[in-house]
Amino acid sequence: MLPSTALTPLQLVQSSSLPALVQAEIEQLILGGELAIGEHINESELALRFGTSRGPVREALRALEECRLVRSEKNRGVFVREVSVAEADEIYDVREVLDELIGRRVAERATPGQVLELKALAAEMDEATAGSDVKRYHALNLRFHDRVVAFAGNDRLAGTYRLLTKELLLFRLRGLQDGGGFAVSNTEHKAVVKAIAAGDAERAGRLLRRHAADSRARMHKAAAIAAAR
Amino acid sequence: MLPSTALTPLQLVQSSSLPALVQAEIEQLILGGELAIGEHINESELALRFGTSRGPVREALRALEECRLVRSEKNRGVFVREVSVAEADEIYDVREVLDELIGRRVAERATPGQVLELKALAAEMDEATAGSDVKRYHALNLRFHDRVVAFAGNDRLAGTYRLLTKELLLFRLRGLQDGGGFAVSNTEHKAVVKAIAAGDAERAGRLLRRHAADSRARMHKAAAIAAAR
DNA sequence: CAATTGCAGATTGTCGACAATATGCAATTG
DNA sequence: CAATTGCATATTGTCGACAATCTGCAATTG
Repeated sequence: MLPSTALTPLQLVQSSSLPALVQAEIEQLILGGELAIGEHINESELALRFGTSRGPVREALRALEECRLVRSEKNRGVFVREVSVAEADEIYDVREVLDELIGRRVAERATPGQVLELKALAAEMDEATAGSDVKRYHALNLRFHDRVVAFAGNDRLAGTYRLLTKELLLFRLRGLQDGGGFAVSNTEHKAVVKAIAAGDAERAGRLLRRHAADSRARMHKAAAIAAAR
Repeated sequence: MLPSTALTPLQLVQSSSLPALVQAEIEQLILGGELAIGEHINESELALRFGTSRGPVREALRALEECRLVRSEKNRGVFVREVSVAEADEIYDVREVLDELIGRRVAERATPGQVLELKALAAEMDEATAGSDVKRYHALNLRFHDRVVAFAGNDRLAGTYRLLTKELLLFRLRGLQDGGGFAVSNTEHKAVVKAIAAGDAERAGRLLRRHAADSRARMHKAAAIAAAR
């Protein structure tokens, strides 16, 4: 693991506020699928679960609402958001241009060590593909893109990208994504890493953008199948 | 005014939660400059001002933290964020590619009526320029870009763009922006509108992106002057 | 006299309680 | 018997209070 996640207990207590911790916890509950899409979120229940009062839970939910992971109806409570195909499509529109920028920047700035890390992740994804381990592949895929955007060296770009990615993850939880074909996806990853290693910004940007476009196409395909059913 | 902002009292009460109203109110306080950059925000004071308890205020502040308009320090409270030149630079990096996408989309989708509205805004900005009314120019400029992104017909794109714009607005409040030269800016606006009216997506995208780049350049110039002082 | 320590006031973090509202079920009525 | 009405319950929205923490100042000490 990376040292960035290793915090001493002291640092943890000093930095993290209770609402922030609760927020992260609820986010995991949603992204991990424990809280189902569209499901009503019971404040008291969560408060009880986390051993806090409802105050911190409400603050966390307000933050998550701003992240667009939940929606709130007055006097009815908050619900896990359901992202429609149309919305996912809009997000992909934005994500494509961000991915191009990310590809360019990371090709310009990535260190040899960072390139190595990306190569290792791509290799792991090959393993997961060989073993048909879809769950592991998805986790690695997320990590791959997260590392890439981190290496692009622009925090706001990374923040913007991650926000959209989380929303897409929410969409994916509806099950309309990837009717297989993730061997193709990793071929694309490796091509991207190659362009990055070569420092070819133009090419890395183009490839990463196309990768996003392909991902969008796969999403549409799966959605069409689901709609026909 | 537009009908979109006209809500019946019934709708207002049903839709808007107290924390959401307080959030909008605080946002205006910040963006309007009433709460100074870097200033500590007193929860009790705001609660008193709005006639609520501290709960809704805290929820609003948590949402504003997610918007990056405020930052929060544990046990010390929340402060109006101060955006550095480096951060503004990062934001511009993202904004440029978004502006290109916006230009393309709006050129593809804008109705004649929408084009007319943009032309009218550009004309008003010419008036403000002639009258050296900087404040009015800035307000119109904001509205112009807000309308453009609205006409692009992609809500997530609009949301992403507005988030970044607000953060830049926060930076601008530090006074390091525009050492004049906003006559140039409006010439660019008019060229953009022309491309949109012609339905030239390629050109509109390129021009809007360059407009953002020029804005960034003006920011750097002002920042350099301020740094030398 | 500089530096540290201790204290008073102010502010945040969290909680439990109460009022307002929504929800589901049973009773009623045509 | 279907539809509506009214009620009991659960949940949200908001509040005031209290404990924990920070801040600035004064007193103390070497």
